[in-house]
Amino acid sequence: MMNFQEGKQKFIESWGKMASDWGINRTMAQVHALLLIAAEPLTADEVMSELDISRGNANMNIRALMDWGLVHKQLRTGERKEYFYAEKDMWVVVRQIILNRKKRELEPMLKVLEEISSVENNCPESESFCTVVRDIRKFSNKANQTLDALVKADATWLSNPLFSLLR
Amino acid sequence: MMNFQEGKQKFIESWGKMASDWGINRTMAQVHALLLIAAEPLTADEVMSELDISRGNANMNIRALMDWGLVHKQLRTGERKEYFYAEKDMWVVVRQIILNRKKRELEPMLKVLEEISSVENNCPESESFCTVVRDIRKFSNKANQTLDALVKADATWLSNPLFSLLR
DNA sequence: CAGAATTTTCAAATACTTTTGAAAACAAAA
DNA sequence: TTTTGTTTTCAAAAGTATTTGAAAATTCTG
Repeated sequence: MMNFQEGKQKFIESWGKMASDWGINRTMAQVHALLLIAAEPLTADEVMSELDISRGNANMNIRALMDWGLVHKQLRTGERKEYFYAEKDMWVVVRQIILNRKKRELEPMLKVLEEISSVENNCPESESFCTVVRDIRKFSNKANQTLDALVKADATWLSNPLFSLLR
Repeated sequence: MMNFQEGKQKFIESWGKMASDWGINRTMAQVHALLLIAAEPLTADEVMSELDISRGNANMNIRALMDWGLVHKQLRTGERKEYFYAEKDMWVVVRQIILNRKKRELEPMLKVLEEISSVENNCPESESFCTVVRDIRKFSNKANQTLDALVKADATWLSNPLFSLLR
């Protein structure tokens, strides 16, 4: 049986690794991991010392996580320090991530695809171009719709019989 | 109506942008975009001059795309040069990408989650840890299964009535 | 086999991203 | 208002990733 500290380190490290594979700042993901598994909200100083990072870095990444809607601030009466805690409902976490990435990445791409789907088609090169663009557009629109559906769906999605049917 | 060269530039640029948001080398995605829309297979020299990149860079990224199974080599009898073309069936492209990322990223994460789900649980801290790890594990396993299903499904998936039901 | 065409490699250069830490800004308390 | 604790900012430093280009390896041809 693994001990708690070891498990915690592994989790933080591996969450960070996965995130950086997906184009997300590694430290941001490590802060997220730390707050996810914390029993209580943590202060910036606790994040700094647990992850051994600077104040500026901690502040910046906590802020980014709040922008993503994955972490929230808790103010305690009679205390000056700010406490931070992560949203722990995995369904909400995934939904937030999908929403953010969809908006920042998929939607701009869709816009470009729409623009360029009006390319004049009058030679073999443009023929090939137009076919591919049309296909990608069809696919991306479908993906977009499916993501919208996922986001609207509620947490019971995980056990949605429709999904087992897909198997 | 947009002209072809302009559309082509926009497409390559925006495909590269999107890829780099997702942790994929921008140039690799641009080479992919270029080959996707090409009417005919291209040589390394053509890729170099179209994208204005060095020989080493072109070679390296073409190779990576072949490793991903997104680009193939064509040898022409009587010619020394190698020609490269991209898989254009979007369903196959997406399938390849899912397969690769699943194997390189999701699966290692699942392995870590399994390891750390044996953490001894005997204090409030470990309680919180175990709960989150259990939830993430449940979720990732479901995602893994769903991706397996997607990969096994055939191209008609796009118009699968099950997916419209999700809306 | 030698020579020519082509691809591959990789150390060094460049470009890009993240982190630091000290100073500035801010906010509560005295 | 002044002091003190806390958060924010941001220029410079450190760290990563990508790109170059010339040399080495490979492969075809005569």
